Amino acid sequence: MRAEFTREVILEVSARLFRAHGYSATTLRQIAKAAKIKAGSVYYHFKSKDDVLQEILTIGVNDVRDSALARVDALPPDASPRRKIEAAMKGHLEGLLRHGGDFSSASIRVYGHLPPHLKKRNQEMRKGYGEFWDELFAAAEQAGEIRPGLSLGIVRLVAIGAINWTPEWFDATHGNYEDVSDQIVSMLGEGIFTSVSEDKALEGPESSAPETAVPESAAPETAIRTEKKLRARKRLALPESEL
Amino acid sequence: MRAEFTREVILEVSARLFRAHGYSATTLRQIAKAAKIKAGSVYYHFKSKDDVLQEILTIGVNDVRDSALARVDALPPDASPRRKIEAAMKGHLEGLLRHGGDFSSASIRVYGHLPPHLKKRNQEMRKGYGEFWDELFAAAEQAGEIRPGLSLGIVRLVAIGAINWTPEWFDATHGNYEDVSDQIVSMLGEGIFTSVSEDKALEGPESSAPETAVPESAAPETAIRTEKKLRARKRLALPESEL
DNA sequence: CCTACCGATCGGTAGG
DNA sequence: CCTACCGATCGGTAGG
Repeated sequence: MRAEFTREVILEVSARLFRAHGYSATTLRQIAKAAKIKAGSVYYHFKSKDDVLQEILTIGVNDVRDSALARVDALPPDASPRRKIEAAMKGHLEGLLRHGGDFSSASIRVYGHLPPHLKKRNQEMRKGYGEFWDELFAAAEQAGEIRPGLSLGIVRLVAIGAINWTPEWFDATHGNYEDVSDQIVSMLGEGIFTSVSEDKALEGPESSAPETAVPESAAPETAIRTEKKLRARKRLALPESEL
Repeated sequence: MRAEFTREVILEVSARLFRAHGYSATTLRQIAKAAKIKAGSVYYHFKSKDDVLQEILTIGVNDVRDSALARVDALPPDASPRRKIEAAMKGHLEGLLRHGGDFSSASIRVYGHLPPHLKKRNQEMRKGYGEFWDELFAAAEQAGEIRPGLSLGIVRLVAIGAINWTPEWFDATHGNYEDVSDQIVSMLGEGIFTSVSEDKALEGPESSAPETAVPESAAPETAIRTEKKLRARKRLALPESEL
């Protein structure tokens, strides 16, 4: 997993630094030091600091999107819109919280503060990914699965917003991100949908859904899973003073 | 509403700039220019840029907290934990989204990227406010109102997280923030609680709950409210390319 | 509250 | 990929 080429190292440490401190608070000297090169050498690999950012934004959005798409594609094609949306949420969460989620997290934490000219290149990708969500929610509404009184646009923004905020508080002390992820999806799903969740299936690999397309997440943990969940409840301590 | 004294003007424009561009991306020259003074003059009112930030963080947390507390206090004392939590969510949202929410929004958007020594002074306040939420959720659990399988800590973080993300996408094009606010609270409430919401009361000023303690939000719009909600559904267009 | 200024640090470049 | 350096801009200050 560790990057082999200096260019990749620069991207990785930059993503980690951008995620932690923001874009403009991160200096090229900090990046260079973390990558164990000299400041000027960054420009051998990138034209500018802005270019490093652009590449991180791109990778970040691709990561969450691929992760969400993989989860949806792993479902049987006749799966309900609700199941697809829950799968997409799990995938999006996975992209953000799994080990190596620095690119996605950096992208999501940093994007909102960027000036328009730095957002621009990334906007199309985000828009495309947003349309993927729009279609899922439109299908859910047509199937009558969205709770009456809820605006489709709001529901989408609140659900994804709750997920996008997770990098703000989730860390290793919460244990396996899958335990947290299941609860988040369950909670959001119950708030959004009318239909009774005919598929607690989603919550475990013992499901009928083929999880082969999502190898990293559908781990060898099959039987111990339920027990782990019960323990999780106690283990999941609150982070200090997090709003 | 417009600030009268220069010191207040500095705080207001700083909050707006910090919210929009982040702390370190905002320069003293930008602040001075927006406040219509010269850069050096900021130091007549504040010891440092850091001090401006500290005051904004303080005001920001106080705003959401006061707003949440006011909503809860306006309930009858025997109100269910669920109603109290929903009231607190409405209040927190109000603090963020209402006109003048720049302090709260700046505080919440910027905090996560700050170095520890800049977070420190604000940490106690946030911790205190977090405990207020902890108590509400603990009461809900003891009353058996939390859906089984959900960890209290996760629920709190996800609910408040969804709310804290709203400054990222909400703007004037969404119309009255109260319409949005009602939907968010409803959606989160349904996801969190077991009990049937015996109180759609929360959703309208025609409720039995005394709203006198929250003057700014319980506006003159009493009868037109329901109709507005119906229209809202169409009016609430998606912001461009917002994840 | 302004003018005039300072040392430090920033992103970035030339030449090797 | 490094050394050595540059102009611009940063947060901040002295003196009025």
